[in-house]
Amino acid sequence: MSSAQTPRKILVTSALPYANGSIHLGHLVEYIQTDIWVRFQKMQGNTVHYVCADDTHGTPIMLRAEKEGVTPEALIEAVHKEHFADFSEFLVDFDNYYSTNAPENKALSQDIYKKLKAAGKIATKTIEQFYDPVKNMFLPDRFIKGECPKCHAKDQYGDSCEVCGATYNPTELINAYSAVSGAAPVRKETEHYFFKLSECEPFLKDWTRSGTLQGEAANKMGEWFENGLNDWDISRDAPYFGFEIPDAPGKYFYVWLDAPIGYMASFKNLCQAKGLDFDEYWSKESQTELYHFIGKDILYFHALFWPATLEFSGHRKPTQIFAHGFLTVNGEKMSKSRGTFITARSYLDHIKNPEYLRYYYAAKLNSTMEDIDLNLEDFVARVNSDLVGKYINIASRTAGFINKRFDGRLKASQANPVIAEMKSAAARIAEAYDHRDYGKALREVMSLADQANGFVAEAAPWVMAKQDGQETQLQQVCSDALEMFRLLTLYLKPVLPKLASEIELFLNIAPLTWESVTASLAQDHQINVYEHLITRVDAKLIEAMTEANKENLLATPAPQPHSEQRHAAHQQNDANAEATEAEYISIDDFTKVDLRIAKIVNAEHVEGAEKLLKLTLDIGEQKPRQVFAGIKSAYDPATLVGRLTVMVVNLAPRKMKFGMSEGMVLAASDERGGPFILSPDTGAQLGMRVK
RNA sequence: GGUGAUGUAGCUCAGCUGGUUAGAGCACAGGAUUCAUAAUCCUGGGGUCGAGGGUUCAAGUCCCUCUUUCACCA
Repeated sequence: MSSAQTPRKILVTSALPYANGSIHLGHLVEYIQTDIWVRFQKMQGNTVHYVCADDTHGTPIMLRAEKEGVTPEALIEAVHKEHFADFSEFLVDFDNYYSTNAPENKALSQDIYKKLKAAGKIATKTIEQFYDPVKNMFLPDRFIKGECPKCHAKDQYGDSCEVCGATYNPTELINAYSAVSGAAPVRKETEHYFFKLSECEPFLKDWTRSGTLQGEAANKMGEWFENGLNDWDISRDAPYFGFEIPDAPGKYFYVWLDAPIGYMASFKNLCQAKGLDFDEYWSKESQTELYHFIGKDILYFHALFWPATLEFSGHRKPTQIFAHGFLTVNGEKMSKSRGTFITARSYLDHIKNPEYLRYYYAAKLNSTMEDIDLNLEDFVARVNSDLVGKYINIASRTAGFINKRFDGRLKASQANPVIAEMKSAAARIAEAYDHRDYGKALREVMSLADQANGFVAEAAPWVMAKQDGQETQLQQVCSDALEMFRLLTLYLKPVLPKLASEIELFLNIAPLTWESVTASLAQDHQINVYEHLITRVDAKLIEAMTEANKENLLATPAPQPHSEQRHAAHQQNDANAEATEAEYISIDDFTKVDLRIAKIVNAEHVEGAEKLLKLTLDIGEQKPRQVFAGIKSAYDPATLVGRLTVMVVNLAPRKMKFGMSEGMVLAASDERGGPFILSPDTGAQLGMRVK
């Protein structure tokens, strides 16, 4: 990073949060990651615009607004306020935080669509979809439920079965019903608009290999290419909350079409406010840089649809896509029952200081797509020892002498080896920030803080303070320590912007930029009185926070939304979770399941199978049954032979990769362990019915 | 099920293209110190680097098999 370079012009985005839920700690990983990078680049003297917006369209928003008895516009406005307040308090400093439901976005979406159409990339196709005859609307896959065509599990979503993992079309569901009205949906033909992604394959293969993606992401792309690219369905029928497709009455853009265009719209809105040149950043010939920070869950949209959309509508492509992993809390998915599904607001209410979280995330973040873990005990220990014990302590233990003995006046530093070391670390730290390896940057900074404390301990200013004639040395040691503190503050400023600005006031200096590394606190410079800048995190606050977030286990048996879900395609999951109710089955339903005592007469490994064992089960039939069971992780086949267990006899046979499976053995498992197969009490004989 | 990642001290993590007795922070033990909101400094214990096999003069680092955890499958 040479400051002699011409300043770069950079446009940065974070993914658009869906306007259907609150910001939580999982979302914040991305916004904090992006914000740190943006602040760092700005400190370098580069011109950076950081834009984002709420993603506001789609069926879930429409239905939720209806349920709450408000218009979609009123709903998204309220959510926008909430989101913006949350981000602001976490010091995420957008240059513009806009909405996809905006005139700029409508114009851009329609314009891009027209250009794609002119480029021959739009096709129409009549497809058959489920239609809710009560609500008079087509139903997205996630709003249709029914019986899985493969395993016959009840109440499965229209796209995949959570019991057997099968994927299918909603039209294949048995006894389908609408999750909106409960009515039986009817099949209805409708014309849909498609973006011919399949034709973009040569371009995309080229683009994904041109250094635009992380290595892991490029691997993932390769996998998708292998499967072949299908055309992308970009239309939805009315009623739909979104933008109407030009010359196609009653047809609307699918939310994922206009969502990324929202990046452009937000920037366009910023251009109008600031007098910037939109085309300089988005025209095909643009010399500026464009970076999208996203979660790995939406890589597909940003690395395939989005560059293809830009390419064939005559725009520039992203310089790079930066994908990050998910957040886990205490090593597990965020969980409402454990109280680790923590909203941004709840964190602020309990812990107050957003910079603790910024620091902790930064300490964990690197440039890969690996998940990061928020270990709450580690969070307390790390924040307290690094920030309070090491870093702030340097000022806290030396400023008093300067204020009391020297009227706040400093001595200029003279060839202090620790200061020299700190200054020489600037390039390494800058490189780590630039590469999004914040963990590395902070390890470096904290090691420097250790050296600063070592310097103070060795010089022992408190000894000098008690001896006559040592005043000059005392003033020099404390001044040097504060110079070290200034440098550390500079290095931490992208992560801790608020604390840094308070320290600028304390040190009585101009806002620090990266160039300030070469400067120094001058001879006789006067600092202000030190007041404590940061307090330790009380572990009790963490406990109170998780307690407050705990929900009754029984209240929501539905699977928890993942930490990072933010977009329509995923959020539909959420919208439905609430509707899930405990349902009883009748005794007749139960007796449909034919459970029998089975003897395991043989068990063996299946070559090539990761989880399966092949079992041969005798239930007194002429020919024993062959069953594949996913219990390899817990059982050695040899120990199973001869045991009695329980099997489902009348489960539809299923053809698996390794052969037919003619039934299913029952086994217990959850996050605490398993699977554990069942054993009948002594006396049970093979073939006996279990009821 | 397929694919991509992942598994290094009690906890959270570094270990670049293979090269001397595997590192850090926190936690723990002992000592020093008292300027600092019990913070700081020094010393120490602690790891068969998921398991097994292989390549190599040499492997945490490459290859194979198994296994853990996570994600994706439009």
